[in-house]
This record gives sequence, C-alpha cells and structure tokens, in this order.
Amino acid sequence: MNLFSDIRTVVISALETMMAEGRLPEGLDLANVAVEPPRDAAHGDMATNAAMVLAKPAKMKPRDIADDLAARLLADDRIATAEVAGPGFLNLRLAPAVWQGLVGLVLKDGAAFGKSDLGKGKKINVEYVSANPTGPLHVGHTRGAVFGDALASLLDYAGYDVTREYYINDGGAQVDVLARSVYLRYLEAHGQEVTFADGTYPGDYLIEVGEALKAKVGEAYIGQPEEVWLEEVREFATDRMMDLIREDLKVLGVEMDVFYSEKSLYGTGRIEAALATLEQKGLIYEGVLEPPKGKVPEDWEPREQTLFKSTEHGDDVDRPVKKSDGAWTYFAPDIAYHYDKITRGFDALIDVFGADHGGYVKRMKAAVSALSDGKVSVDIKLCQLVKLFKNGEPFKMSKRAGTFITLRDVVDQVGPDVTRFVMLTRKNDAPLDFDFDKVLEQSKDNPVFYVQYANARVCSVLRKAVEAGIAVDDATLAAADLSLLDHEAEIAVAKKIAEWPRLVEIAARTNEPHRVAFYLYELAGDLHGLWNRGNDDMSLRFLQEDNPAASQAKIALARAVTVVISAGLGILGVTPAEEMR
RNA sequence: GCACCCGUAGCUCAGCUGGAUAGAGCGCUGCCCUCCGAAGGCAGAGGCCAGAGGUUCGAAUCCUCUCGGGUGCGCCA
Repeated sequence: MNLFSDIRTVVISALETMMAEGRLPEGLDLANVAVEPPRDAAHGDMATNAAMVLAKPAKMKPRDIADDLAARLLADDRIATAEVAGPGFLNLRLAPAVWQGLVGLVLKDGAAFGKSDLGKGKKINVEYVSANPTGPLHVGHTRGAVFGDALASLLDYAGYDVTREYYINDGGAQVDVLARSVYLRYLEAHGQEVTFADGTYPGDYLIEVGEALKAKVGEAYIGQPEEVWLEEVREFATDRMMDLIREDLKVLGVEMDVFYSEKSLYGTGRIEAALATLEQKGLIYEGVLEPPKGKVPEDWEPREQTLFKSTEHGDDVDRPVKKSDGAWTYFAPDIAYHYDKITRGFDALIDVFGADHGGYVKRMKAAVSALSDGKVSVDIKLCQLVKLFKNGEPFKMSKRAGTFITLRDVVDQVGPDVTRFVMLTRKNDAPLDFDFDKVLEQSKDNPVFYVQYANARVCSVLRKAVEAGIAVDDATLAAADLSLLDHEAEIAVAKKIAEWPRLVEIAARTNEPHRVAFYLYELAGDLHGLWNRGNDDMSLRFLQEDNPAASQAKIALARAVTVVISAGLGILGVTPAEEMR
C-alpha cells in the first residue's frame, strides 16, 4: 500500500489512454514519469513531472500535455484538484476522504503497513561486524553492528529474503597472536611471572581464558614448545572469543543467521576452487607490481607473485593473491568467501566495513564481478568513526590507560535502545558524535527521546481513553467515523503517515537505514505539533470530553502514528517506550 | 603521487538516487505559563549549497577541473 505508487498508476494509465487515442505519440517511454511529494506543501499533495518529461520526445508543449492529463486525472474520485504550475508540473490534491481512509487502513494493516515487495523475494546477504575473534567488540564495531542489523531488517521489510552473516577471521596470523597471549595468561594462572611483548594482546579479558585453559588441560602445556599447544590453544581461544562476541551482540540485540569461518576455507580446496574459476577466465597471472607512487615503503623490492587481474573489473591495480613465499594473502580467502556466497545463490551481496577498509572496496567488487560474470551485485557500505564525548568533552580512548570503551560499556551505560537509535542518527559515511550524557537527555534536541516520547504520549492517551470508558482497540478505531478528522492539522499528520511506505522503498533502494530514523523524528515532530495545538484549541485534543465518536477518530490518528513509529523502530531494532520515566 | 569519502545557516547535520522560493535541531532575537496537555510553545533573523566550467526544460544532486578536510595505498590482517 503506497499512495504515491497508486496515483502514479493512475497517471500512467491516463497517459497510455492518451497514446491510444492519438493525443500523444505511440511508444513513449514512461519510466521517468514520477509522482512525488512537492517540496512545498502549498503546491499540493503530489506532483507529477509527466508533461515535462514527455514534452521533448512527444514534440509537444508541456502545458498541452499537462492540461489534457489533468482533465483525465480528475475523473478519479481520489483526485480533487489537478493544476498545471511552473514549467509544467501537474500539482494534485487528494480528497480528504483519501487521507482519512488511510488512517483506517494503517490500523487494519498494523505493522504490515509500509511493507513493500520491492525486493521480490530476492536473496540478499548482509555481512557485518566480522570483527577479528581476538577480543570484545568496541565502539567502532558497535556502529557497524547496528547499521548492518538495521539495514538487514529494512531489506527484510522491503521484501528481500535476507541472510545476516558474520565472517570470522580465524585463519590468519592474528589468531596465532591470540593463542600466544592466552598461553601467557595460562602460565600466569599457574603462578608464573609473564611479560607481554609487543605484538601480543595484554587485555584483562584473557585472564579468565587462561584460567579456563588451565582448568581444561592442567599443567600439560607448561614448558612445551608451540608445536605442541599452538593449534589447540588457538581453537580454544577463538571459541572463547566468539562466545564473548556473540554475547556482546546479544546484549545489543543483534542476531546472526550465519557465522562463517575463514578457517573452513583452508585445506578444503575452496580457495583453490575460487581461484581456479578466476584462472579459467584468464584473470590470474604471475607478475611483478609497480611500486606505489609517492610514499614508497623502505624495504620495497620487486617480487614476482600470483596476481588477480582486478583491473579488468574496475580496480586501479592488480592485486596479489599469493605472497612471494607461496602462502595465500588475506585477499585469497576473501575471494573464496565471496565465491561461496555467490554459489549459495544470493542475488545481491552487501558488505559493511569500517571506513579504514575503504581501500578494499574496488578489489572486492572486482572479485565478485569476475566470479559471477557481473550477475551478482555487491554494495559495500563503509561506516565512519564514532567520536565519543562525555558532557561535551572529547573522550579519548587508550588501551593502555584502561579507557578503552567496549560495546558492553556503551550498552551498560545507556541501554541497547539508545545505543542503536543514536548510531543511526547519521549517514553511515559521516562521522558520528556520541555523547554519553546528551543521548540520555530528555529534551527536544535528543531524537531518541523525542521519538519515544511521541509514542509514550499516545500510549498515555489510550490509557486515559480506557479510563473514560471509550473503546480504543484497533478494530474499533479503524471502524470509527474518520470523516471527523477534518482539520488541516490532522490531515497533515495523515499525509506524513502516507509517506512511510515510500520512504521505506527509498531507504531500501539506497541501503540507508538512517533515513528511517530521520523520518521517525519528523513524524514524532508532527505528532507533538498537533498535541501542542491542542493546548490552544481544545477541539484538537485527542480525548474529547463527552464525545466518544470524535475521540475515537482523533485517537485513531494518534494510534496510526504509533503503528508507524513502532514499525520504524522495529526496523532500527529499538523497543518503543510506552511511558517515559 | 593515486584512489575512495566528505565540503549545505554561527555550530551539528538532513535533503526524495535531476524538480518549483534549499530544510531541521542547537545557538541568537522577540513574544507567551496564577492548577487541570509547558520535562515547553509561537514568531523572526541567518545561505554565492567550497569555487569554476559543462550536460538540459531544470543541478546542492550527474560529468570535468581547482581548492580545502578525512581515510587507504606490494607479501600485515
């Protein structure tokens, strides 16, 4: 249900009739005909650019097309007025009954209002977080986790078949470092003095892992060389770390469908298979890369290695998949992993990375393009840094000083709902300021509070209505006489609600869940605005003394707002508040 | 040096994947509460959309160049 696409259908069929009747040339391309809300509400409810888009190919004046079209559109009883304006816009006003009816529809459809079939059930894979299993998640991961999770929910809402996935980097050198660090903690648990050299993880969170290892193997590894224990300690430690990470994600309300192990790609022929596929396409060769321009690494020397011809798929230089010593580079299992996603039948892939991985975007796109012959789309979303503040003062993080902020720290202090909402109040590619005090402030400039407060206000009205003996269940409200919603301020709120399905589609098309957060802020603002007008004008109050019919109509509108707020917050993974405390 | 992201009100940021007179919050200015819907409300000022070209009916949005900021840049992950 999307009023804008409904009206667009009316416009398109009118244009087709005009073509059939010879008023327009046959075979015009109508793809660019749009029906949108005008920037200025004074222009009407909807505007179509049809006349301007078609003027040139039809070799006609925009006004002539618009006049003809206007007359035909007026035949639809939903359309009250159609006026030609400006360079050839056709501004439409809809009958009040359309907006009033919409309120009833929202109450009938509930959370389904706004759902879209945009995705047409296509399989889409959203990979996010994918933090190394070497420690707890920190603030930077938090943003990626929230963004990816909200994006996945948004796409689900927009009709995609979504898989949420986490890639565990458990195959590289960093998990060896983890194993050695845990080994030190293990020795420490046995009462030995240990020092943490550079290149090990000194974090306290490994103490209990060392103790757990002691409980498991006793003294078996003491004084033994790495060959004896490295592999088992590595597995033991990464399992522990993944438990920790899963716990962190759970606290934030993130639930993955798939945890995919990098290690599972090694020794199973999968990396070889992926690269063989590239080789068949003539995209693998032995060669020597040019040194990077500008800042040349001091120890740079030309070496022959196995390269992927990523330049044939839009990259700037070819990328090594094997080191000069014959071992795989990090890129090789990544190629295999994405090949695996392709073979699992996904129509589209999304990777959510930190902004510091911006340099890998082109090569990953090249790999997926090559492996799928361009059939599988990849979008790579980069999340910018989170800058922490405490009461307006920058909050510097330092591992050594112990002021390292983890996901758990943030959630413990402000709760999962606030954390998630705030993380989505900026575009993913814009840096985000997160102030521990301001996000908990109960004021209008805190969007989290403002949206929650709107919902809570309506809940309060519903409670009071029940006390007054007025039935306010959704079925009753949907059946109320909604024609009583005749004030322009009330209609304006209904119009805002009508934008919801359209916004969902735009946000899903652009993979930008922050748009949902901004929309909810505007919708909440409209509700607060109507509430405030009730201060001056008693007739605009939701609860009308001794007038159950009017109360039900007005409460239906308020309730419709919360239906949309709930749906939107649901996408963001935020629980709507029923009262503020 | 190259690539990617960014540059919009004093500040923090939206801006419909090309639409009409570019928006919001904060801050600023002015007005408004003797309880019952003020954890505020109403109104106002504030802009060369970094700059210059181009594409077209139409550009903050697309293309090119310049300036300014961030990030990344052979075998690390």
